[in-house]
Amino acid sequence: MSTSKATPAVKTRDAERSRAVILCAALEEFALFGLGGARIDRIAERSNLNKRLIYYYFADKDQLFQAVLESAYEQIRESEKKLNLQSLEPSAAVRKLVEFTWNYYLEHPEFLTLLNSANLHKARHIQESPKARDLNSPLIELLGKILEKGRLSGEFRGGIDPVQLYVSIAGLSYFYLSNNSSLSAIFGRDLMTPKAKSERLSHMCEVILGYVLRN
Amino acid sequence: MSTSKATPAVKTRDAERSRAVILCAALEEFALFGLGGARIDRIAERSNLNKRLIYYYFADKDQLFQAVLESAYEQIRESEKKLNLQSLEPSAAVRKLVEFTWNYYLEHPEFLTLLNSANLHKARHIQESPKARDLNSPLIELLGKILEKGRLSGEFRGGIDPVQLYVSIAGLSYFYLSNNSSLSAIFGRDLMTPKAKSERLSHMCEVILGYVLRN
DNA sequence: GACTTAATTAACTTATTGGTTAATTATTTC
DNA sequence: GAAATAATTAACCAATAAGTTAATTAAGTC
Repeated sequence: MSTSKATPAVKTRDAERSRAVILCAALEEFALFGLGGARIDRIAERSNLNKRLIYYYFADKDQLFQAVLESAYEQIRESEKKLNLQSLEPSAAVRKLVEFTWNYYLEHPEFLTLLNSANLHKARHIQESPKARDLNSPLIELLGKILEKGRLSGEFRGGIDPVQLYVSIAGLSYFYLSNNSSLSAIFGRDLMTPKAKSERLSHMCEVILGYVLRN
Repeated sequence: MSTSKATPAVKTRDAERSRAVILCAALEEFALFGLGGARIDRIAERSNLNKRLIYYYFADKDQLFQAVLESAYEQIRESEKKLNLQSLEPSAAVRKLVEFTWNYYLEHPEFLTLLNSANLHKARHIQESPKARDLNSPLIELLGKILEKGRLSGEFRGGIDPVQLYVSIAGLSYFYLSNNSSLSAIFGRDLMTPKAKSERLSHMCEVILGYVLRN
């Protein structure tokens, strides 16, 4: 009688679920306010769980942030795996990587702010996390193979460092999106309209392909 | 007798100097910890001035941050002015812009973290600052002229949006430097050695010039 | 050199914050 | 079904942080 069917009074307990809910809430909070601006109390509210549980599962704010970073890296690596670049022609593979990077950042803006926060702290949380550190992108190795294949077929120029290229591909999207608000304000031009976004993608493809292709 | 020559007991008062000292200390603090992580008390310590003066001259933390941003923008615009790109051949001008951007970010890492903080807050402080907003880079206009000149001489390809190009030039340096810690950790390779930095600059020049030149 | 104004200071306040204590309740085990 | 264990909670705490009050002192002004 005291407990209606609509609102079960007894909450089922599930450590894994709680941990995951906290991680998700923390991701939101850190992405929105950075590590320094994030509030543990707000993460508790966001997850509808008692604050104590955050410490129960993650020890402290820094370790929680570290766990969030690990999870974010895991996710992007997972998406990268699905790309299947090795099955494509070199130039198509490079183009696809540019498009993927752009779309991933566009769809996961929290990844950008999270990384900014991590870097503000000199990537201490990444260095201290063997998990994140060793989640070393296999993409670099793959990109190296693609560049080599393109070079052998005479399509690509030689002497391209895959790390440099990867950083450039990421940087072109990252800066545009991460700094979009300030760029839009300074240039007095909304850089997030569908048209602006489409023009950006075209531009980036031209820049990157213009560079790798032997012209 | 009570006041020795070595330590003057009476402090000379100077509003402008105090304001400037606070601004400088705040720049350091914000650059180091971000807006959320910065502490007003630490800014007071850093400037060796009473905390109250911060509120006396800048009203509150957000307005202080805004003033810091304005000053940072003023500085980079000032440096840009000295570039004198109009006197160079188009391709030399573009190369010089790439080099300038790289060196400026390298020598002013605080500018990068400051902008990251501003963007975490959706550039609210820039939008609310007519000063920063109207410090609209005249570089864009100049870059447009350079691109046009290069196109007319047949050296450059046509249809390049100066804003896109500027964002790309900035992004290539910005991402590499702003995210250097995480990139170095993930790739297991120090990206700040003299050799790495020099390779980065060469790479960026190749990418940008490879794009603008008609090949 | 009294008077006014502007710069500076010490001490304080109020709200918040990360983190903890210790009890409680659900779940599992035997 | 009782005992042990794991998940959850409410209440609490000490430290910190942004911002304020009100007094003090230096620097013009006449």
